[in-house]
Amino acid sequence: MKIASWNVNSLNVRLPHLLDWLAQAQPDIVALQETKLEDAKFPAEALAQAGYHSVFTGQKTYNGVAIVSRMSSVPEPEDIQIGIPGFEDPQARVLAASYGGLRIIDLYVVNGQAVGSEKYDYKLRWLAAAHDWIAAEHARHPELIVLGDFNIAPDDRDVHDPAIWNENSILTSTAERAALQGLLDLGLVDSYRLFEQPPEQFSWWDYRAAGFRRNLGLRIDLVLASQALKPRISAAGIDREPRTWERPSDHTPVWLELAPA
DNA sequence: ATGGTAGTCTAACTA
Repeated sequence: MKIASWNVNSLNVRLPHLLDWLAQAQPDIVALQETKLEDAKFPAEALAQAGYHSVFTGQKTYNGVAIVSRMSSVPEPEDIQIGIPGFEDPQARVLAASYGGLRIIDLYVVNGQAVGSEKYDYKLRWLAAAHDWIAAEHARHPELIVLGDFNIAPDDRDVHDPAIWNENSILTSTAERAALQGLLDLGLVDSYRLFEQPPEQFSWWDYRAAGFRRNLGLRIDLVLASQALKPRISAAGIDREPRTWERPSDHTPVWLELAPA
């Protein structure tokens, strides 16, 4: 069972890429971020024709998350949760659903803009709320996957230049990394690091300054899995190919492979 | 060179 995450940066623009990638990679479940679509405009029919069921929560212009699941191999989603319970948030960043016994939590973590900014403060408050909710979700659902655009690079191996992306930089600051560690301390593992990986592999490259061509990237898209699932994870990686396509998202898909129970 | 590009929407924001 292949489970993936992809920040598509406008599903309206990227639907052809998503459909191509679904056909090529044959994932069972894909968590999407930055759909930038109101629910009424979500392309559920096109995805259904491709064999994928959709759950989604979006808004105009910004944010928006969705989970698509292959109808031929995955049960219908149940127990759908939109947003973090008890955390007032006008931004559509969180979606959870259960597929059989498997709980999936799709996160589009706040970017934070700059350390010390108002948006940074919102990012840290958002992460604290997410932490407490995910703790409760984990207790209810031992088979848990938390994936998405975390907007945090876990450590120096996950940035092209640790001198630039340091303890005072957005996406790598001490408080952000501590918040990510807090999520891992709930009993989640960064699936990518369970396996030997080539160096300098990233999931996001800035559109500016030819970031992709020069591989000036960060690994900020993560697939975290609970301890109960860990023995079943047979592979994990980053599929950088969609980032080479014409008019790409600035992110590329990340994935893990889960063996049957 | 304190920039650059992309998406949404046509000004200015978010990333």
